[in-house]
Formats: sequence, structure tokens, C-alpha cells
Amino acid sequence: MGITDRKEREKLEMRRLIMDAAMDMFVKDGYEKTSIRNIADKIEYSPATIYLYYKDKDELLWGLQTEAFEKLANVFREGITAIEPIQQLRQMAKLYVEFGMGNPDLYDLMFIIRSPMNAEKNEEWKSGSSAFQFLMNIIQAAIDKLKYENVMIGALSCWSMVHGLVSLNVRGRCKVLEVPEDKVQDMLQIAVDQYIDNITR
Amino acid sequence: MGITDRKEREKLEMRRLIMDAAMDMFVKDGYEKTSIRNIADKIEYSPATIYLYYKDKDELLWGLQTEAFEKLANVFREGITAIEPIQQLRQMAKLYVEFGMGNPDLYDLMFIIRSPMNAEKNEEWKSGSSAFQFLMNIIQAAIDKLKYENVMIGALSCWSMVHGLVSLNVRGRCKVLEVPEDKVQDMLQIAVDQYIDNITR
DNA sequence: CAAACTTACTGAACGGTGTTCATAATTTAA
DNA sequence: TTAAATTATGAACACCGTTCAGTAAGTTTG
Repeated sequence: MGITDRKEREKLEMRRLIMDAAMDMFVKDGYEKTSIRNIADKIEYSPATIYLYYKDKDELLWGLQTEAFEKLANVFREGITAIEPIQQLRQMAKLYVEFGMGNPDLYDLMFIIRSPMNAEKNEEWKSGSSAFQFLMNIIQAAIDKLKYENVMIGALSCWSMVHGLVSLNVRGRCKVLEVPEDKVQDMLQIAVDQYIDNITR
Repeated sequence: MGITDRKEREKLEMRRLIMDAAMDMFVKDGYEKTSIRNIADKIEYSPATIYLYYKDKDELLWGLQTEAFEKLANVFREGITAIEPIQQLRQMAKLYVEFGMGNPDLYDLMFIIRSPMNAEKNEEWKSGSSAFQFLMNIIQAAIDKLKYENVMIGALSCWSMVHGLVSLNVRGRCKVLEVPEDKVQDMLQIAVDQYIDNITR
């Protein structure tokens, strides 16, 4: 039955149409402007139609999040060129911070916003998991040269450090430093480098 | 003129009434349930009345944030008993994490939510600043025993570490660890302790 | 004391949000 | 061609923050 196949295809195309419009708006106009109604407007469908393809907004955001993680994965794939694990860790940390500072809305979606973490609880946040696994692998490979005793706690610590720096910045808490914007950016990189210095034996 | 004084008093009382109701709801029911309309309901006034005492919701949240910082300051005042600066840092970090994990909604307000950071930009986030200053003082006092070269970068690093741990948790990103809830809590403390070990000479 | 003025408060509305559902339009099957 | 199934939507619901004309209360003045 070819019709069923076409229907299947059309369903996927519609989902793509919605996803792409949503991602566009998200990257260009940020989270706040990305409402179901606005997305519907953009693709010239009724808001109700979107609900035929996505259960609710959370599910849609969860889809966006997954794509955002693919973006970050690509950044890592292309940017981590070193062979030496410690160097890899350095590159990874730098790329992470750059990604976060350069795509604050996507970063929000991936690591800060509460919403999409509620959708499909049993999908286990697969996209995020694999990024974390990637970090764990690097730390595992470098464990002899690191002061960490436990790979998972090490990975968590690394991640927390860079996430802490990025998220405090993204959410405007670095005002307390009373230091100009670009100076803060430098401080972040210094802090990251210093951190890796401190955890290497 | 006694009347003007009374009016002044009544104005302050009304602001307190609103603040208290808002704080109550925030702590008890979280951010989402705390709407202007709900607060108005609780204090048995019209929503419009609240706007006679607070310019907008941001200003109200900013007030809540300030009070939350006072709470945290009290936690520090009572909980930091050590004399030795490194020990003080240890205590502070522990208290910070406990506070964040124990009061996730307040933590949100103080360090994650975007809203109240827009209100009154020139007030310079005084409440947050003094908490950071407090951290800087401790690090300054311990600088000889720390691997930091710069007090501010050191303080930023410390803060980022604990904030990273807490905020990843509060926002449900620690699911990737695939480890039970209480185990994560332990890992946090280990990570914090380890971090302080790593930055001490 | 009554009238004029000032202040405090509110109901109703505006434009926005996510979401649902009966109904209409279209496509497929008989 | 007609009946059945799918797909799309308009209108509504219940929220949200916010504004503003109008009312009610308190204060000052004649």
C-alpha cells in the first residue's frame, strides 16, 4: 500500500516543517517569541494543527533540544582535534564555553530551562546522555593524569565548572564582578584553563 | 503632620503584606503558581492594587530575591564557624549546596531566573553583590594557601563550581548520571570537597 | 457641617499564552 | 458516487501580566 507510505512521509515532512520553523524562531528571536501561535503563523497553519504532530509544547521543545545537542556534538566532532586526552579536555571545555556564550538561547534549552525535561521521561534524555558519555570517555582516557579518583564524579565536576561559568553569565549574574562584558569573557577562559591545570597531576 | 506618617506606614505595611504573601506562595507552591492574580487573591485585594505598590512583576520578584539573599546571608552567618579561611571556604561551599538543594525555588530566583535581573538595573544587584564580596573576602584571606593568582577569578571559579553542581541538579540535568537521587546528593558533596582539595596548595 | 479635593482601590478590558474539541474540509475506500 | 476515515481549523476555555476609567473612601478647606 503506497498510500500509507506517502502518509507516513507527509507526517514526517510536517514534523520537519514545524521543527524547522520552531528552531528558526528560537535561534533568531529567542525563547520568549517562540510560541505555538507564532510558529503556526510562520508555517501558515492553525495552532491546533501543531497539536496533531506534537503532544504539547514540551514535546516540541524536547525535539528542539535534541537537535541542539546534535549541533553541539558537531562542534565537538570538528573542534576536538588533539590526540592527547588532556588536550582534548582543554579543547572540549573551550568549545563548550564558546558554544554556550555564542548560542545562549540554545544553551538555555539544553541545560537550563525546566520544560523539555518533563517530556517523555522514559526517553532518558538520550541526546544529553551521549554528550556526557563523550566527556566521561575523555576523562577515562586521561584518568592517570588527573586528580580524579572516580570518572563519573570527575566528569560531573568538569561539567559543573563550565556550566557554572556559562550559566551565571547567560543569566546575568556576573554583574557582581563589576567588570566590563568582554573582560568577563576572558576571565571565563582563564578560569577554565586554570581549572584544568588544577586537576592535572 | 501625623497623617502623612501614618500613610507612609500604611504603604509600607501594604508592601509587606504583598511581599509576605508572595514569599509564602513562592516557597510553598513554587514560581509557576506565583502569579500576580494569585497573590492578589491571597491577600484579598484586586490584582490592580498590587501595581500601586510594585511597578511590575519583575520589581516584586526583585524584592523576593533580596529577601532570599538575606536568608542565605543568615545561613552563612550562623553556619560559618571556623576561623581558618580554608575551613571557612569548606563550610561556605557546603552550606551553599545545602541551601540550593533545600530551597530550589529560592535558588532559582537568586541565581537562575532571568526576570528579576532586569528590574532596577542601576540598583546593581546589591544583595547578590554583598554575598559575592563575602566570598571574595574569604578567598583573599586564604589566598596564600590557594592556587588562585587572582582573587576575583578564584571567587568566580568557586562560585561557578558550586552553582554548576546545584543548578544542574535543580534543573534535572543530573539524570544523565543514571544514579539514584540520594547518591547524586553524596556525589555533589564529594565533588565540592575534592574541588577545594584541588585548589589548596 | 458640607463641599471640594485627594488618595486608594477595583472591574473590566486588552492582548497575550497553552490547550481542547466540535465541526468542516479533504482524501481514501467501497 | 457515496460512505468512511483522515486532516485541519475556528472558537472557546482558563490562564497570564498589565492598564485605565471610574468609584469609594479619606482629608482638607470654606
